Amino acid sequence: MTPRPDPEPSPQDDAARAGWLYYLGGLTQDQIAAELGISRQRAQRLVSRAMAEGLIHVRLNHRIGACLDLETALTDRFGLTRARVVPGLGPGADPVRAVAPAAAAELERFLRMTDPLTIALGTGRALRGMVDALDPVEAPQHRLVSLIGNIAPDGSASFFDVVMRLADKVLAPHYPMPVPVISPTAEERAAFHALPPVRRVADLAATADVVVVGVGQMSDDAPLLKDGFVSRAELTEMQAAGATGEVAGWVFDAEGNYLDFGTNRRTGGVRVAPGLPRPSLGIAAGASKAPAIFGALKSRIINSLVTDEPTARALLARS
Amino acid sequence: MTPRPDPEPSPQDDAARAGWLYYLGGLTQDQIAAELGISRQRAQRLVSRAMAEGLIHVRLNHRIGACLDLETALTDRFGLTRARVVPGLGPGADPVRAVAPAAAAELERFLRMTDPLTIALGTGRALRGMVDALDPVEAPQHRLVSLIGNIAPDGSASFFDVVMRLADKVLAPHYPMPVPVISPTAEERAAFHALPPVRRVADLAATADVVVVGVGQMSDDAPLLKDGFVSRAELTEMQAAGATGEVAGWVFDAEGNYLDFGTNRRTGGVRVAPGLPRPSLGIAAGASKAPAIFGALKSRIINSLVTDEPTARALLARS
DNA sequence: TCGCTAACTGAGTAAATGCTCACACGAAAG
DNA sequence: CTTTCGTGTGAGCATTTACTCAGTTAGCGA
Repeated sequence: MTPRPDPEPSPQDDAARAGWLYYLGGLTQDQIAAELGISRQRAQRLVSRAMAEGLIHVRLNHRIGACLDLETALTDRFGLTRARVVPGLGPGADPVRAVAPAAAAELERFLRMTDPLTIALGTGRALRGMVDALDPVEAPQHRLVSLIGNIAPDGSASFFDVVMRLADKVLAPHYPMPVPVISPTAEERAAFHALPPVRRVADLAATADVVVVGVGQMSDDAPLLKDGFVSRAELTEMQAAGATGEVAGWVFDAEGNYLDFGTNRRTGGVRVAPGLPRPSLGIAAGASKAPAIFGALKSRIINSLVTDEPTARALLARS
Repeated sequence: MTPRPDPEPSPQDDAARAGWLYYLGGLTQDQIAAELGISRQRAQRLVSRAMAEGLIHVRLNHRIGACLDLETALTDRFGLTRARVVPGLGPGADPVRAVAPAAAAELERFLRMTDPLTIALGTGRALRGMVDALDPVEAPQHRLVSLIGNIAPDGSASFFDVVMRLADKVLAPHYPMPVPVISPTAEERAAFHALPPVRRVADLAATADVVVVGVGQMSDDAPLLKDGFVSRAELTEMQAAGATGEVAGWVFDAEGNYLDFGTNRRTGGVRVAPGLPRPSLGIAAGASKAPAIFGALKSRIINSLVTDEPTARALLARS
């Protein structure tokens, strides 16, 4: 705690300060430049950097009527515990950007609870976005457990740090699932799950108080394919068997029933049990995901949903 | 819950949607105009309105090193429970704009607690800004009680709706203090406090679990003078007697000791007792307030502080 | 010591924004 | 029925912002 005489601010400090003056103080970049004794261009760079690095958080504080209506309609149609619909960002934009802040707010509700919870999490871009959008909250009373294996076929772990990043942010203990996402054989999967440490994490995940997952589609742009967990051949085969969507790597059909087929015999993590009363929150938006989300809602793999306006409309149109 | 066929969005809905697209979606106003089928100027108006009406909340998510250092220094120097320092907004800017979001975040910490709390509040511009910056949180378990009377000499109540506005936002029961801010005579004050309903509110305020107050200076630009609670003559008289600052209308000297003099004999509300262990949070920033804040900290009328960078430096320079 | 790369800087410019103005519409008052 | 006032609308323009590009410097390896 040395009070440095010359604080020698880090570049991020500068960016934060510039962003503060710009977004909170409403100064122009010229004024900021004068204030900090730098050139206008430098000020502009700092401001844009503050935004790019997520130092500045923006939230909408108003429930748009149309979205409220959609939430009610979704809740009625699918018997949801909770639905959250945010406005779309227009065609072409990444829907994750839209739902991430709302998803973060939903997660915060659980994190703020004082009673300890076990929170089980999947992976995927949507959850990653959610964690990035989350304000740091200290919630060491909760336990964060991964639903999905953390051993990728190519060894890249970057995709699985959702639980870890979240744990970093909220200072909670976390339990990764030390198994391959999808094992080459059903036997190898069984061997992993016979190990006591794996059992313990799996039990924790299966009995979690709260589940938060993304929903993947099984069309030709399936995340499982893009991320290299299933081959093109496996995907085609499962599509033929009715594969429509996937939660935490477990594939289900248009009605939301898990297939007993293909990679589902070798998927390493814990299957999200359908129909349980505990909150099971799906974070998912995008036109191509609609059939998958529909299935997951129908069989109650998830009973709460954060999505965007166009996706909500597509889901309701499907009824 | 009628799902209207034509949602007929309210003007605020439109503003919220435009603001969402602009700040969260990163679209240009031209794109928003195209998306919503309106003119560019209209889009610009909606965006600026969304910001003006506080539909869009912006927060800085980075603790600037220099501010952290100042927080530590303040905590050490004054033995604070908690200190929060935000960067200044540059000379000439209203420091309330700077501290309001941070103050709101501090208040939120208490509001989020599940156990019921009694929260006592003062008034003033800083608290008003804090409430405006607060995200709506449902916290009906808490009780909000005013420390200060709500009867102004000129009858204008606009200044005293801090507790009411807050109660609106968080849906908590609130207890205004039905006495004059400052009575003309000590006898009238005593008469009010003899009334049982007043007693009850005063007891509640005196035993609150959390105190949140602004700090007023007693220099020539004293808020008490500007708002018409004390006359110029009274102010001069009290200045001569050492008056330096004021919390909830109760005047104290440079050491933070309450004066037994002047308006202090006729002030209607409840005095914040110094030195108690419960959190007593002061929200105050501005060069002219430094001596007042210093006094309040020194005698521990407040034991937590939200302020801005220049004020923090001024306080430390005074040691 | 000498390139070489990569990051950073500042100038200029195109784009986007916000501000002011004049006008149109509708409601309330005369 | 007319007038007047307030509110909202679109156009033009000054300001502000973001992007591109060329030049510079610092760090690094040969």
